[in-house]
Amino acid sequence: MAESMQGLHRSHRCTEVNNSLVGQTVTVMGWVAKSRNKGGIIFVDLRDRSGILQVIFEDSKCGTECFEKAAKLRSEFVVAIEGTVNKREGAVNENLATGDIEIVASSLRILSEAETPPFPIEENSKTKEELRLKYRYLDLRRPDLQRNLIMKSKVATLARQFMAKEGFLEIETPMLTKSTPEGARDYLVPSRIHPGTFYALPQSPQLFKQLLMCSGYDRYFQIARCFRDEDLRADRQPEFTQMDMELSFVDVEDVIDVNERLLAKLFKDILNIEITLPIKRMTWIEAMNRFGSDKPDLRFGMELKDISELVKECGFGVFTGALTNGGSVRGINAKGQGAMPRKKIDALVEFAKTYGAKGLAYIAINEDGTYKSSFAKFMTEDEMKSICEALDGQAGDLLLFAADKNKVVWDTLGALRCHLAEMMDIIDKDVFEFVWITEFPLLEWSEEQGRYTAMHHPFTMPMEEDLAFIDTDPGKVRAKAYDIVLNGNEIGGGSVRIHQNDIQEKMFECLGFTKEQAYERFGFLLEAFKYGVPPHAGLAYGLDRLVMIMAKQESIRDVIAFPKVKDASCLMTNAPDVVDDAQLVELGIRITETEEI
RNA sequence: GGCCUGGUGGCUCAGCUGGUUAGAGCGCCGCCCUGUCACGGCGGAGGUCGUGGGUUCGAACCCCAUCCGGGUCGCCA
Repeated sequence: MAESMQGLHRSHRCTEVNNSLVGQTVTVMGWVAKSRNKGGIIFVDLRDRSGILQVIFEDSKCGTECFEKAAKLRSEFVVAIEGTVNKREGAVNENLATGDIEIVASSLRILSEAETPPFPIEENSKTKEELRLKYRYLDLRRPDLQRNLIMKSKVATLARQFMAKEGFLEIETPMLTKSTPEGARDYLVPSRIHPGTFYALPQSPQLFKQLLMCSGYDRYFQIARCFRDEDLRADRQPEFTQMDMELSFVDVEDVIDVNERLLAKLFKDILNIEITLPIKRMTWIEAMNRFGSDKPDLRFGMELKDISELVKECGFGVFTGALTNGGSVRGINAKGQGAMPRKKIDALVEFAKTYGAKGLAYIAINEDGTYKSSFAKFMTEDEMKSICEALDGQAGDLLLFAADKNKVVWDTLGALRCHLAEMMDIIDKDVFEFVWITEFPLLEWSEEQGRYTAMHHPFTMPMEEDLAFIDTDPGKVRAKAYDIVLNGNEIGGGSVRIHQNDIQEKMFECLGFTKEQAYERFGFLLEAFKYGVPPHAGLAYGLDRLVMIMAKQESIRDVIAFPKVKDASCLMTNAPDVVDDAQLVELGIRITETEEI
């Protein structure tokens, strides 16, 4: 039977009760985490978002009626308890923040009874995520998830404070906006008033924040929900949160400066970690050449080495073939893995194939200096020796090589490098390695579309010194774009934007848009730029991803209160779901059966 | 869309090459216990082995299909 809390006022959260309150009367409320009934004395662990506090019930202290009620307590009952703070005699629990005290209850109210939950409410849950997501409101009671969400709240609060102090204004942008097919797939919302037309949910506030710069707001900041209708991953949800900013009258250095100080503050205040400023920087091409990735994990070495020069005249067709097709041959050295069994090497080859490589070549150097290799028979002794030297191959090492187009070689070895580092357990999980990646290519050739597409977005400023190639060799033009990378994750990215009409038109030309097409899609922005636009630049963080790393979680779902599963549905609410016919009629929408092709 | 992987009492798992009544720990329910905190003791309930079909004398196990999760490639300006 649920009781009222009328007349009671919670005086403390569980772990706010401490030594200095010994002897005082307090009122605590929360959930029963556990009760241990010893017959004549009942111990109850009371839980709230702050932690756990032990309460004891004794007949002589709280009266028979209260004691009998306490005997009925079960896990997850919601209770209000009045009592006296007592210093524990001898039996201190070192594992509890409140382990040296307890509440001697004088009264108990059961505010809500509870059925036995379908899975234990405990830290480090072993329960399948499927079940936890169905009962997400119970899962969210667990201390680890509570810590994650509390950390996210702290990040947001600190960021707001910091940005306000730096002169940023927090301004909202619309959730119902216009579809911009360039980029990710949009979530569409049908219009009732204009049947047959659709709003799109924003993929990011990109265009609106640029318009705010046109309007003179100077420094904008927003913690904005964004939507992308693409397949999910461990670090990707269809709706996610950006910490988004844009600044006027600035260049790359200004954006980097304010963001380095923001990151330093977040890590200092939340994790008590000092980030050494300035954060190191690496150009895109250096990152690709050394790490095979534009988001390199700098917590370990195992860098890529280009051996194209050494093998260009060798007898191994796989290598020379890649080179004649304009590709490269590169390798990495898995230190100390020379004794890896054939089966495991084969597994690495399979792994490589998922990145488009046709295979992997290897040299396993034995402890006695001899080696076994998949391609030695095509090489001279000198060639083998120089390859080993190029990769600093020592006795006991395993050298792995990919030969293909640069993109395939980078992707394969970049992924393999991280995969091996996990296998070899050489990553220090307590380290946070930041790096700025700069000078991205402006454009990327799309085989599928047969044209260049914007690597970042179509409003990204080319580097002045590369403007000369924009007609002759567009692929060579670098952009004033930058990503902030942490431990192999892209946690944010941005760019200086184009504010000159002629460059913007040139950019659209490169992307294969006619002036009409450009106006149809982005007309409001181009129009706005006619009326006086300041040079501007910005950056956006994936807040969920940032917090995921700060909280040392494996999945973005662990820092989002109500996440979607892999097929973008919600196991708790069952969204998306069918709607009433009446709703469809109002929207002028008819559902047709999808035909199998 | 492709590849990999999981689904057995409420939870986590075991279950051999197909063989008799499908097991364990935790949880749950009842009784006992005044210093427990992974409390303890005694007793008990609880499973159409994700679903549907097939092979077989016989299926948790083999085959086919399908549903529900997870990882990843493609995709994600």
